[in-house]
Amino acid sequence: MQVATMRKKLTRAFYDRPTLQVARGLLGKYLVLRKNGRLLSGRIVETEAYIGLRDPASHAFKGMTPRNEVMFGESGHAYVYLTYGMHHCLNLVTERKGYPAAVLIRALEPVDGVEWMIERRGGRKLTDLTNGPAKLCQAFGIDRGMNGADLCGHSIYVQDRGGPVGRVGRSSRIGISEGKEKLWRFFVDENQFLSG
DNA sequence: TATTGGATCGCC
DNA sequence: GCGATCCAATAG
Repeated sequence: MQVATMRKKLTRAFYDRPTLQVARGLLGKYLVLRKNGRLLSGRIVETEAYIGLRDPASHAFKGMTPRNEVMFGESGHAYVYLTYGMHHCLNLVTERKGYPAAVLIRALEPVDGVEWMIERRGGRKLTDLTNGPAKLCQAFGIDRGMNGADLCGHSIYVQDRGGPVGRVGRSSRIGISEGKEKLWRFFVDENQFLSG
């Protein structure tokens, strides 16, 4: 087998680590979704970490609720929620069971199934398909039905396809009111598919 | 039971 | 800059 064509699915051990390492490590990996006989994928170029009970920007701040309970569960599961009454966001749960933490997927480079993404996104151009957490969920058709899905299963997972990541940048997280001093957003510098 | 505001997006 | 649109979280 050639190295260039290796496609290795990330195991639970990848997610069961400190969240900042996972958020950084996901850059350059490929989010894959198999649904209705279709294969959709995108290269992850922007992530954010939400860590523990003391992070005021996290849904888990102040404890477990029906919405955020997946964040408290086993690592390597999808946490999907609805925000602003109309948009879905995808997170990948990290760290040990009982400790609430996850990585928000904020932007992707479309790779497989681009035609279906364009269809779901109302005919928008390539660079406006998956450059935002809710946009990529719309492009992939991700909704709350996938909340809790096991990333070690066959319908949604992350692959390592090799290749260089590029230079990594860090910043404070976007769209939050508290916790801005933490540089918990990671992105592939100069990438044209980053969110606004 | 009522109120408030949000890890966003797209149009004005 | 602002409205959409719904529901989780909180207060009463």
